[in-house]
Amino acid sequence: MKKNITIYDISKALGLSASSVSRALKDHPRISIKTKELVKKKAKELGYKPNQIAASLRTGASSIVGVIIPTIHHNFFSKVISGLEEVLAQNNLATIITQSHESLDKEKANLDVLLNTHVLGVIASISKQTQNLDHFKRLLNRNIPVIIFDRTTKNPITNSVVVDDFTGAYKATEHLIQNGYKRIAHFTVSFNLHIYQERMRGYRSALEDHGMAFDPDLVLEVNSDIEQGKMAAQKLIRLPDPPDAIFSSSDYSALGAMQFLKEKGIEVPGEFGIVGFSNETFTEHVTPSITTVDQKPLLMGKEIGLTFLGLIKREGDPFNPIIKKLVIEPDLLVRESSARKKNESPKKH
Amino acid sequence: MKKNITIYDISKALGLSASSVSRALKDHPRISIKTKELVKKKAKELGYKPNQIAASLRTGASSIVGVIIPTIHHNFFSKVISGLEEVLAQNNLATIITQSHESLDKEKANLDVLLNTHVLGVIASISKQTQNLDHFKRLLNRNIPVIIFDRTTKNPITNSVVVDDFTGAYKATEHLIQNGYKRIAHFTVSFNLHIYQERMRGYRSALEDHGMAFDPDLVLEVNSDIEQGKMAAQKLIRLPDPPDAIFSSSDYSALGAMQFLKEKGIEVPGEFGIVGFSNETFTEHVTPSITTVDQKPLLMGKEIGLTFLGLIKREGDPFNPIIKKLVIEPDLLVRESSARKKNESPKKH
DNA sequence: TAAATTTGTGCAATCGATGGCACCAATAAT
DNA sequence: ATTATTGGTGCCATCGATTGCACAAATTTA
Repeated sequence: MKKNITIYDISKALGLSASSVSRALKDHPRISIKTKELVKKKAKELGYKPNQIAASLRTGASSIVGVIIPTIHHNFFSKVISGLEEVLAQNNLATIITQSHESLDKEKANLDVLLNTHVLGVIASISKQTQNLDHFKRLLNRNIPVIIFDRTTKNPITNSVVVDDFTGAYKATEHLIQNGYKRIAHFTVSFNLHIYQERMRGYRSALEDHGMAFDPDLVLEVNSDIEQGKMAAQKLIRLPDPPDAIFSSSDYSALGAMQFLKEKGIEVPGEFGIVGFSNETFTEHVTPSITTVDQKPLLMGKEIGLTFLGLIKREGDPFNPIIKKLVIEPDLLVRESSARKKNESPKKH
Repeated sequence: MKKNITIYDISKALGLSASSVSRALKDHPRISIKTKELVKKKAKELGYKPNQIAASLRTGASSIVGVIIPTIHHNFFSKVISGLEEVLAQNNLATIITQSHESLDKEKANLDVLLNTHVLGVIASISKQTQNLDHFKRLLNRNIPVIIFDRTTKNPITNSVVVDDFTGAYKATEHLIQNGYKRIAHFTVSFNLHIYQERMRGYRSALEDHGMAFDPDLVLEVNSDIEQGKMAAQKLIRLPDPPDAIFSSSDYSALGAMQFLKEKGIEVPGEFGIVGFSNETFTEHVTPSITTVDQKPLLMGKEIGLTFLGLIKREGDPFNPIIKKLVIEPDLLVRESSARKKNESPKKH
């Protein structure tokens, strides 16, 4: 059970005071260059590792960043975290991960844990239940930086990094129109969450800009899973005037719909076009491969990290009331499921 | 900038000493029940939150668990973490995630960071470069519990939680044999890592138990990606005596191989059988769906958490030299890609 | 040359919780 | 009734790094 080396060990070895050692290690201007060199050399020699805990206790700030996400095992979130952790680690910041499991209560509880851990700041994507950002105000009041990413609310009370969902959805819908599809349905994951509202807005806008009517009957709230996608597709084709394409806010329900249509003998693409959202790994590998919107999660994670670093740098700055919003442009990945429609057949299924 | 409530605030409000408050909150036996109740009531009233940092500094142990994995955005790892975080969070432990990106140096650096953060313990899955567990001994010497999961070395120096790779591979290979495939190749991700050695051993054992010769020419080291899988499949069918099936230690290279064979007009299954490993999300959704081995990562994460909790409980126990190994039995998920071989054709491709 | 700065370092308090030891009061044992 | 034990609290040092303040020495300025 070896003891850790502290600044006192260094100070004794050098006949200096602990305060001088502390200052020397932090390049304090009032310490002479010779002393600094001496101290640093000795520190290396003894294998000194600063005790972050002690520093945190004294200064009130740690070198740990807290993250709250709905769940880690989602392609999008795990990639965001991956990029984020990489950037933070390069700057000697540790990343604590917590999951809300789509529960507002858990989200609040996690916030408590992070506060108790005295995190430097918090980076979060809200749960489906979360309607506002009030619980984050406690942090902001204490000057703890908060970044909300991807899933946020309409009125941001703090910095945010988001995907341009509107444009992503617009591009996806327009692409289907340009490939000859005439009646395009939409699966939304939740009418509540802002990101899905934005996607729906993009969908609607694309329709209207191309002189196509927005039909509320063609918009279904469908959970992000395969079974729900199948059921929703069934509903759609039973309509008196069924659609010939779907733009889905979820790749999972898009896949479900595609599987259902194939079982029914409806050709995808050709008779029916499908576009998803999120670029889940499987979309590239299923048959036909699914056209989808790539949110660039790895890039997003890195941008979040950079934004965060920017926030904590300006510690001396007494007022930083500027709420910034970083918007990442998503890419439409054109694959097979949305290929050009075959010669328009007026037949109904 | 509100101040935090401390035990001193409680002690003042109650006319007690801070030590009594501290003891009361921790149910120290020497504090009277009345006092305990008083203190706890007041604590709740004032909204007291213990400062973990201060406690850590004093006691030397935090309530943070460190995790080191190669990369988060892998289905397997993200699910393990998800399960692990859930269990730890239920026990008021925070989880710090770090990625080694398959580099031994980064792995060691992460270990440093975790040590500086004074984590309660470390849970790790080693990088491809890592040959031994020596760098973890620093922790063990300090009595910091370490659990290695999934990727570990042959001789464990500490507790571990692993999948029974041998049996998983054995089942997979046997399944191909039973479905009529006569000459089964194997893709291994790395000859170095123990888990892959175990899978190869399972593969070999199944062959030999069924009277089939092990042919080193049919074993290829193939990275876990689609392109490499394609190239490896090409190599195989060019052999003078090509195989009619592959058991791959990676779903990605299994998929690549499958895609290549389909392009070449070789039927999968029927002419050629394929089984992968890991149950990546896409395996279920591609055509044909890929038979694979499910490592039950969510369960594994939870088991790791439980094992960890067990380790830290026995803090008073002066000697716990028992190195435990928890082995999880994987499931073979039989899907389409390995279906029964069509009437044996003696033709070579 | 004296006074004013600047430079370099040390002292001691502080962050908040913890726990060994001491102490007094109440109860039990002799 | 006297001593031993147990119960209930308080005092104070401690964990290690940080930082305001003090102060001496070195340098600059008047």
